[in-house]
Amino acid sequence: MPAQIFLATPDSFSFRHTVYSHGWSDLAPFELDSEKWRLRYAFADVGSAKPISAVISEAEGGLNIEVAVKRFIEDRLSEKVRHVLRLDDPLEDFYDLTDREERLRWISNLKAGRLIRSPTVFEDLIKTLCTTNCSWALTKNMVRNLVENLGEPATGGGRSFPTAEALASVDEKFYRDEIRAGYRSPYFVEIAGAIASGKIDPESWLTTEMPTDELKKQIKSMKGFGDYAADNLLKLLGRYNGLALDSWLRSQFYKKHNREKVCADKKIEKHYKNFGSWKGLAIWCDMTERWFDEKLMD
DNA sequence: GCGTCCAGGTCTACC
DNA sequence: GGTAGACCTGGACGC
Repeated sequence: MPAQIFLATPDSFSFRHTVYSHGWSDLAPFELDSEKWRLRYAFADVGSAKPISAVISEAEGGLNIEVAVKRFIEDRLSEKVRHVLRLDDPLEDFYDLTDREERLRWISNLKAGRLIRSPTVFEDLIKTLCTTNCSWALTKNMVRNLVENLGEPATGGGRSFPTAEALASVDEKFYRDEIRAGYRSPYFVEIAGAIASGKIDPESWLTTEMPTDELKKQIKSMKGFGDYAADNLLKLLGRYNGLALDSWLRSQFYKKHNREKVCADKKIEKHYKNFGSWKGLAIWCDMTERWFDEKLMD
């Protein structure tokens, strides 16, 4: 029989702005019903033998999490939802900075700035690799193929994101033929093997005291991770020093702040320098302002 | 229907 | 340290 878990949220939290903060809610195992504002995800490792599919929706003062069963899993599941929706992220310092510029006051007014992430750093790492040098449609295909081919069926429907062990159990040919990962295939094999064997422990990056520059260097030591991919992953770890410039972000900057003319990355960097260690979040919010207008119109 | 371009880049070789 | 060329895929576009 379906059960419901209530999760209180801070006043500064917006479910819709978090879900639409970037493209992750569009990638499996996330499934977003943007009409009813219900976000489905198949959670693994919540204390049950099989992954559990949960549906998250808005409620008065918090969130409702619908699951097939809640016995034994309630605490673990709530903890994972808190992580995914960044409920414990302190954004006061960021809002202090953005409120100083009138054109950016919408960010704190609308409670934007929480970037949705996956339950594990490992999943964010693999998904980030799937965003490199391809269209968003191809990213979605690759992630869906990973989930459908290597994920576990979940109670309540859907499949979970595969484990590192599952990703390490297949070869380069599988990545090319089934995942359609192309030249990235050997990178998947190498990274999955390193994580499954314990050589790399991405989850430790959430709590490490390591300086960001050093952590970035470690992330970039993985094949397939350059500046963009490393900065993107760092944002999901709560470190916003890097801009994570990709072709989309650059083109948006040229349109909004440079009269549609191409310019050097240094100029973009200079534009956001006043935001210091928050500049990666500042540029992302600035460039997605109209995105929210379009997607969140009721 | 076919060819070309290029997207939420990175790697390697070379200078 | 900076740059050119190669690298997979698949949707969009022009013809």
